[in-house]
Amino acid sequence: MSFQSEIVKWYLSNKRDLPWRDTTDPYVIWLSEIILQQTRVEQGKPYFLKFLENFPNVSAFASASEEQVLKLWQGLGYYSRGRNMLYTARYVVANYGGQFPTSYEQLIKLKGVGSYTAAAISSFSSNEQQAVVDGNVYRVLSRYFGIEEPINSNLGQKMFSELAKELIIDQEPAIYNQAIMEFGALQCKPKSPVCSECPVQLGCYAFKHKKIDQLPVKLKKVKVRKRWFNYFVGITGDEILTKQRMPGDVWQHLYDFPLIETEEEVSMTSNEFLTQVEKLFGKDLELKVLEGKKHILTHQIIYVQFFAIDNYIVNFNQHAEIKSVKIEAFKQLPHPKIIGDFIEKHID
DNA sequence: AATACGGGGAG
DNA sequence: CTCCCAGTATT
Repeated sequence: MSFQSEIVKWYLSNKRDLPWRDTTDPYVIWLSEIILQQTRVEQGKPYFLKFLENFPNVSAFASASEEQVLKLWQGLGYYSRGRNMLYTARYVVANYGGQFPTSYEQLIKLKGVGSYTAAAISSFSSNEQQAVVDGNVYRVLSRYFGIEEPINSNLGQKMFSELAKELIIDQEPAIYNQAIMEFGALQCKPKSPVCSECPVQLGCYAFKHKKIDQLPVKLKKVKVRKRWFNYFVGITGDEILTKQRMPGDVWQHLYDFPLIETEEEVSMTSNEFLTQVEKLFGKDLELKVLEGKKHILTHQIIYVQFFAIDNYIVNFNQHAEIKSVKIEAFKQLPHPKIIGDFIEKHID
């Protein structure tokens, strides 16, 4: 039996029951695929259900506000996915009359849809002959066929997508694509794959040459930037100070607090820091240290320090980015995880 | 070709 | 800690 047939056979008796598996609605599949980009199934599942409930079709999605979308997205990360989804939903309503496209050619033009997602949606929704190449596929193919070219080099990407394209010939695209990904996720896992019970063990290059733990090859080591975010929590009556984050940095368009970023941990005896703070909030300011947190992202470690402030005066003309809003309204806004956690814990 | 973009789980 | 997850956009 061929590699593909074995994979499909394995899939049919081992697949998980997932809420996006029993549909060919391209909108629903799009929803699931965007959410699952760089996101584990278990983490994405509740978000998928929540989004589908709030936006049962693309027209409903298109009429949402960005704040609404980002609020639902809160905690999932890579927020550009949410912003791009809204853009795309509106684009589909405006240009395709709310009929979500199913062809690779049209899908690949959509914002937030790359080669993987276009292949996934087109194959799952209309059985188009497009091979998905995601992290799972890279791993399975590199191990089984013994491809040592780095999966994130230019040549590597080309080799893997060529191979994937050949393998899907004569296969049922929707089933086979899902099968190889599920196989990678459950059987041919990154760490301690279940080779002892593997249906394609005999043909597997990596198993035969004891290179399971060396494949796939991946270049890159991300360098991590350290940052110090000093947040100021200012509450007067039923209003709180907030600020929307701008493009060019993490958490674009999400709302946090007035912030002074420093090159290192600040000390309360640092004149430079206190001068900055007074410049922002006035001379009569009362400053109190709240909790500190370490927030770890892929490319940066953010040391977050919260301060409570009282008797502050903000010049809203000089600092148009800062606003004072009702606390109840503030809670409805989308926040970075670290801010959302703080609100939940400290602001009633 | 490199880098930014979140957050979390597994080992 | 490190790795990596149903990747994409930008430089």
